[in-house]
Amino acid sequence: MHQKPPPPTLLDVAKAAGVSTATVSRCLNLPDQVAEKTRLKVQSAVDTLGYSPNFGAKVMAARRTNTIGAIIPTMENAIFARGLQAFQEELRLHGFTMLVASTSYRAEIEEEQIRSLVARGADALLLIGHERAPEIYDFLEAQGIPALVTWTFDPESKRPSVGFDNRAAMLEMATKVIDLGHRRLALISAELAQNDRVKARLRGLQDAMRAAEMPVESLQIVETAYGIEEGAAAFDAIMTSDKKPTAIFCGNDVLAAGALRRARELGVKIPDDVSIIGFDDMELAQIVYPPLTTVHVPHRDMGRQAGLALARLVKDGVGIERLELPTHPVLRETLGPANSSN
Amino acid sequence: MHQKPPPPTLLDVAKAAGVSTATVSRCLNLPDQVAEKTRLKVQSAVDTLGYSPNFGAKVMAARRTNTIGAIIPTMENAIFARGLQAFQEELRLHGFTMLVASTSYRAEIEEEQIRSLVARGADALLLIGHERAPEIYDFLEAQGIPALVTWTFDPESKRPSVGFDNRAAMLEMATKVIDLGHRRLALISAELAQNDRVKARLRGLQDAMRAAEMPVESLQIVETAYGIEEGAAAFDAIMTSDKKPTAIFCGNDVLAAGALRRARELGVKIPDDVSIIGFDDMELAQIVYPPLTTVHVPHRDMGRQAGLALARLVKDGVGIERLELPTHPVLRETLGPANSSN
DNA sequence: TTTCCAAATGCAAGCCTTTACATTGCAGCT
DNA sequence: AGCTGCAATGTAAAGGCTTGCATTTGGAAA
Repeated sequence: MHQKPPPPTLLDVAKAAGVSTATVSRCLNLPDQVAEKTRLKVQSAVDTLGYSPNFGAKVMAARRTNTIGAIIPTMENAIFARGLQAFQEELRLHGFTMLVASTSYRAEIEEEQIRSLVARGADALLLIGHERAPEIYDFLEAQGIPALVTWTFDPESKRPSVGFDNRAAMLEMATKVIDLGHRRLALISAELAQNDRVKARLRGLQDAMRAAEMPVESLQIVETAYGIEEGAAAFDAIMTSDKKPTAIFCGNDVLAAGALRRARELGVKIPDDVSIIGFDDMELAQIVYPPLTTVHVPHRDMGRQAGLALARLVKDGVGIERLELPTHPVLRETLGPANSSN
Repeated sequence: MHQKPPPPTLLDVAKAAGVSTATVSRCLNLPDQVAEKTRLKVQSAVDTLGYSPNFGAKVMAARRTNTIGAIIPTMENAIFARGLQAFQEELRLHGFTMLVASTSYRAEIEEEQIRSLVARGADALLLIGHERAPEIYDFLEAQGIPALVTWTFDPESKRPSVGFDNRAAMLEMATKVIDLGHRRLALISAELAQNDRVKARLRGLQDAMRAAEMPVESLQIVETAYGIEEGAAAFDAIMTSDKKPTAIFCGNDVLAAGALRRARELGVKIPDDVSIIGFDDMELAQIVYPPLTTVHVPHRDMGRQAGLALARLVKDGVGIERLELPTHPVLRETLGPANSSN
């Protein structure tokens, strides 16, 4: 068993084809700058040698990686997965590869991951939400790495962003709920710290209450980590409190699914005894029983648009226009009129 | 507005610290080969300059990227996401980054993605399932890229693999079901083509039938694409056939969730009228109603073990031992005794 | 003090492409 | 035939890091 031969280089191809390395390089990257005849010659040399360009050398010489990083809180659930899948598919169309990292919803890990992706040569970054230490934005600025904020669209921010207005979305849904007569409201919220999306949803809910001249303090808030179990536990906490709500908003569909499960276990009738409202409209929302009333978010579209924007930015230097995507309430069966008898 | 200064290089750091570039490099990569005092000096130079190594140069010089590619059918659902998250967390512990690509369950896209990840310098690859064109394995061999097969463990294969025995897992579950008196069985299967896991599950089911001296041909099979809707449609097809089964196996929990939903819509009682059995034990299984009887698969553990194996292989050249992980049936409420009256 | 050795550090080659710039060749003019 | 201009191709530098090998250093042993 003897030494395996090193993989062929550009130079090997050039020799085999009887041209210079520059020509080979152009054949591969800018094919229409080279004569048909030459290209064929080179192509066949590439094929017979089984040449594949060396990534490192290419990156170093070209000063870019054609890689775009995405940093999301978690891969474990469909909320981000669906949008990310679309993001990747779009990037692929433009010749980019996606590099993903996840933070487990922790700011310090996010910072580390951002640095790591930059160190790995990401040409640009996709981030979830606006809220993070200003030094991080400074760092990206200094490194010249553009970043696109998604999953949120804050009308007041100037940062490039493709997302939706969490506050307005929740306001719209909450208004519908209040119109059904609900006056005692609760919110099972994901953790508010470091999460502008969650905060915006809370604010939207409060906006709706104010508009209906309800006391904002009357909103019962349970803040909890993300997860089915957590949603169930929060539901427990709310239903054992002395002032039971007639409608429970949930920060996302997963928490709502947990609440729904616990309701069933406790024999609480949904929506007769209490209404439950989710957020995201994941596939999950139509699997639970009763089917979940929730806010539809165009995840796939958001991912695609984000991919397109970033690809254009990196390739053509086209600035990113801020883009707001629409959401809408989806009324299914967990929302009913307020039951004032309980 | 003037030209932005180019980012500092190793040389800049070396000058600032009054040492050679070799020393700086070692400080960063092999810290215990350099004297404490020197390291501190270098460290502070790195900090004040805000130095960050150039990825391309590093890759080129070191001849590896510390990147491991993972190619999965889809990111959109938790089946792969959970294992992948664990895989990534483990890799991160060892200083590797994960590069993901998805294939939408299509062999030709898988091949393309494999080539693409290799071109991007992946040091190793994680693949799902054994079944793929031999040329792909040849290609990886030729490029010297090790590949680890997961999500399956075929006792007869010699390839490095960390997974579970789909056939044995299904056999075990099916035996339990048959023991409950079920004799008319159906299977809602994901597409069999190019998917050894799905085939193995079918075989396991057939094994159990043979062991119970049931005619294997009596198994009603509906093959369908992956998805909730597809599961629902398959359930329809089965329940409108003339010989209704008493138990329906599903190739995975997502199909089972779809079947369950349709059952509810049709007023079919689960498990009184018919039992439904899933596979995977995703979170979903406990959200649906009734909670789903399914085969538990240690996704997280599998991801972690795969990450560990690959990290060790690339870093220390330690060969991968084949590793079989245990699965077990989880009996929840969608499985009951056979109802022979229908 | 001298000698020796291991640890620490330095030197410089090499990694493989891209690309600015220079050169060549050729067709179409005059 | 002699130019001109452009397309095609070639030349060679640059890009920033790692690492094998050579050299220095400093302390322990003699």
